[in-house]
Amino acid sequence: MEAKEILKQHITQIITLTDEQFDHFYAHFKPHSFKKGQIVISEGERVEQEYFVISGCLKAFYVSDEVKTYILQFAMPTWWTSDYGALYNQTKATISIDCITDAEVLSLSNHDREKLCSELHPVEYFFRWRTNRGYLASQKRLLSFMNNDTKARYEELLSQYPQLYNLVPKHLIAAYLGVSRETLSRLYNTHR
Amino acid sequence: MEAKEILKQHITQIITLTDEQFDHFYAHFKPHSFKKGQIVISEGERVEQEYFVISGCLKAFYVSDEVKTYILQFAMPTWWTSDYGALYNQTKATISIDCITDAEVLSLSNHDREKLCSELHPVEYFFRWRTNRGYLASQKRLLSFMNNDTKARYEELLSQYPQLYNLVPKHLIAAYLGVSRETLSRLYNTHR
DNA sequence: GTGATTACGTGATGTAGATCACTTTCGATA
DNA sequence: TATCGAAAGTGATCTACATCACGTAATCAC
Repeated sequence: MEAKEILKQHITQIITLTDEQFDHFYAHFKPHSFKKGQIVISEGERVEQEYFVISGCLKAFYVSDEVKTYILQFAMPTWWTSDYGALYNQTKATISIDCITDAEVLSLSNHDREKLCSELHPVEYFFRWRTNRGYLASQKRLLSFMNNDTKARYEELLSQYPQLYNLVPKHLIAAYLGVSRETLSRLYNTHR
Repeated sequence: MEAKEILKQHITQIITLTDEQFDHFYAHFKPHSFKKGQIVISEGERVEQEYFVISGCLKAFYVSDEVKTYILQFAMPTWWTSDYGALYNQTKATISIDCITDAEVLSLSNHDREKLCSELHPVEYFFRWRTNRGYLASQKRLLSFMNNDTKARYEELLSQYPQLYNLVPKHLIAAYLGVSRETLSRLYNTHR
């Protein structure tokens, strides 16, 4: 399916737009093809765009003390990703984003999102809905962090995204779970 | 200051409404006075309202296995709180909310929020902004959880909300940090 | 194909924090 | 003011996970 069609399906699950409205909306997106390993946003730089994933898998991650990497999000098709803190507050990125696999994405600038939100009330509704969804997911993950041990969180992650197991190297899954790669390795080898 | 005035100031930091528009907006809120210890939302029940805090302090918490309590949010004046998962999805509450101190709040029903959002475009913008802010805060807390040890998170919390130290019992601060009360106690007694 | 880089497994050891058990202090109410 | 329940401090012990160190397999680069 085409990028335009994928975005349209995604949007119209939530709001209704006429064909002209959607064309106008879509005109603000720019398609990009990224190669595996390519950097989309890098820490310390300006952030002007957010990204809607058409195909492939990206990761949004934070690097502390230039050493430890924590993955905030694996961005799969129909997911949105960016450093939203930097994007909204017009500050330098503290989060980096790169491609785990080759990927097709659509970019939308902060300016254009706000413009579209004020032009088309349903679009504003859509983005409110989307942000709310992200908020709830983040809160759920926070709770899981406090409440569950590593093994439970690992199984939770894989049951939600079974593709990840073959798609991304194990040390990245460890970085998402917030444990060392050694601990994760022992988890599924020791524990049967 | 009056509740209406506090809400107005809060809202108009983000959006502009005429006096009539704000009056219309405000007409959907209902004032409540709660006593210390009083329950606002309890797990397992329907959730119809969200709450805007005028004075006092509430806590939103999750109880796992009827035993361990994890605090998701201390809701201070001008903060919004509810079980948003249950509120948006019309499901039973998994999160409870009660009052740490006597409190004045304004309630707004899910239905009325959505009505106001569709009637007044700026109100939709406001709630998108607010949700976005919550999302960023939640993400920041998640990162802090993965990256910092308990002592650092404790100091981070107190530097952000110094009032909490005298306002809420220590075991609740421990429940927010996700550690046992014993560990928290040793933290500031052993470590100077 | 060869060498280098990256992924992954696994043992040994150290440590932050949980848990249990008990004591002390505080604050509300009779 | 005395009493009782909740909050808070503290010691002993246990455990999940980090860290370090090393080895092997897989993948990439030329």
